[in-house]
Amino acid sequence: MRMSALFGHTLRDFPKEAETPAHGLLLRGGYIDQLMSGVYSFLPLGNRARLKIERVIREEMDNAGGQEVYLPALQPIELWEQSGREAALGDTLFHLRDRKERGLALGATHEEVVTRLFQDHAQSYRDLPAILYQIQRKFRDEARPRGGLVRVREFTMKDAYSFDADDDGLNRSYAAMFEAYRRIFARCGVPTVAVEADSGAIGGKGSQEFIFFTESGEDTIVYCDTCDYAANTEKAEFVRPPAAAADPQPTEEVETPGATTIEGLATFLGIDPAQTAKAVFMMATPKEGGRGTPVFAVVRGDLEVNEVKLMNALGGGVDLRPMLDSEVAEYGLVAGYASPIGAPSNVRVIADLSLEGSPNLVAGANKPGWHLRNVNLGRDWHAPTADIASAKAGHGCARCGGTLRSSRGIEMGHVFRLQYVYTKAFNVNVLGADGGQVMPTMGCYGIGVERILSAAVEANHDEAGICWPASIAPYDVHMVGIGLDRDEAAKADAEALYAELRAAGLDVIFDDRDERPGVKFNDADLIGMPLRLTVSSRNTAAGVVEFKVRATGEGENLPRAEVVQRVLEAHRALVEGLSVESAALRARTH
RNA sequence: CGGGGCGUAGCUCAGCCUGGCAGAGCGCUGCGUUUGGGACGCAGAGGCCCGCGGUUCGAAUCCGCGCGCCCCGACCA
Repeated sequence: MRMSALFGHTLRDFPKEAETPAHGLLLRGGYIDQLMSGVYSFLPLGNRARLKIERVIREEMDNAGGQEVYLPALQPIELWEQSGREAALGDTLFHLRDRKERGLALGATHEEVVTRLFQDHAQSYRDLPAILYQIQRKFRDEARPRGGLVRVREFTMKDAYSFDADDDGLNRSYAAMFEAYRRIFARCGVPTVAVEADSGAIGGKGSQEFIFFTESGEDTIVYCDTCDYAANTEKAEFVRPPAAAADPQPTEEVETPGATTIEGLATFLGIDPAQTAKAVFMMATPKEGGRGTPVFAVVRGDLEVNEVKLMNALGGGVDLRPMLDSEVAEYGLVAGYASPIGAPSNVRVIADLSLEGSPNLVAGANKPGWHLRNVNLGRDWHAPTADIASAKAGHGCARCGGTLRSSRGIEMGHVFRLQYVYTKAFNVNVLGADGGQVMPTMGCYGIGVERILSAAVEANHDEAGICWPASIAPYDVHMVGIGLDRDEAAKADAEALYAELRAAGLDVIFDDRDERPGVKFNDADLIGMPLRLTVSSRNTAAGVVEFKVRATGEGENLPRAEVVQRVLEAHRALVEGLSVESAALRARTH
């Protein structure tokens, strides 16, 4: 590609909507353009990077036994109603109507469609196992797009769906996808760590997320400093700090004027927050709509309620929201002084595991200005217990007793064991070897393509610009021509080299513009191709071409006759350096 | 959906408080000089000042109502 003809230009200033360094570099480099909130166009450079990422994904999916399909974005709403996800996704699903007023949805994901496809075309156990995958646009009406390309409303996703006859088969497919994912992220230069995750609205159980650690991440991950346990806080198990053992003491009222928060209460009474019980009121409303159920969640004062865990403890299928003041009054609760003792019978009380071994806590007395001392679960009040509190840095690891640490991160990919969620919803069966019916068990495996793009830039840039990982760079080589308009020999040299490099199979961008050297070098650094070659009068006269590696700054003058071979070798070395092993090393030292 | 910020040239922004010709830098076009890390001169092009309504002789500027974008939270496979 000649840069004089390339559509799109670099900007000198960072556009003000740039939310992260990576987002800013992509905007400045002429890679992407925002059309509206959460919707981006890709210019030629950005599109090439996207396609390179897709190529890596295709290669790894095909190697792992996947077969690519192409599925509709326009989908009948009935399909979503049948799986129950029309309600589960709610406003996140884009709804529309055709001219005959038929209800349609824009595909937010494709489990329903692919399950139907499988049903129509799989006939017997001989069609198992099957792994179908697609790399396509998906649409989600996100409540708040953010983070540049991180949370958007229209995006490219690779989704794979596996169908197996039994658990062993599913485990094999899952393991194959897991390994493919490690290879994909490594080859794309994005260090990720696999962590245990909540399955959310997609259903199923047993899922892992591939997380790219970054301060601007949306998720909080805890990981053990001793063993390899790592999990999203939506899911993370942990050992609660132990409470001091003590015999239950008689309950007594204590006046606590103005102490409406745990912090205020602990200060007022001169005790540790862990010696209190914290009450959080929520309303659990069915996804389908309708009247909600009041929920009274109790955790020890040193912990926080985790809404995802709470939702799962309630059996799922509900939306949780904080209770309105009017509802608090309606159910006879006293904000700041609420008590699980004598909670109204129409309020669902649920206690965190931390309450079980923590005697003599201070809890609300259910009247303004008063608390109760020495409240004990099981003696003074009763409620089912569950893990409904968030793990935090400093807590104990549930696996090995080590200490948990935490970091922010972005989900790059997610692998799920769906099992029978969709085959059951659509009553999918194939003929078994014994003549009976077999219901396939499913897995699904997603990767956000633009998230990889964004994370690859975040993980690979410096002050001057992007340093693309070689396997996903829009071009392999950036050729800079200096003063070619004033030197016929240098110009001929550059043109010849441009042709030779392309003939050798390299993707080359050739800066043939009539610009000053500084402009060209700065643009080359900004848009970030992995290798740079400079052809100029003085180099041509000396029979050399300047060679430089973008990421390291290392370089040398190569004899003209060796240039193509040396560049090929250097490029191969960069691509091979993007291995699973090197990625693991980088992730560990994040 | 709650709280906050912003909206003027392709980009970054000034002008608004205190109403009176639509501005700067960068970028862009042409000509000339220059040429190894974002040169210089000359001449130009480029605007629904987010929209609608109101106040006023007169509105980018004041008032009202919308819309859009961004941030924090709620939400989020």
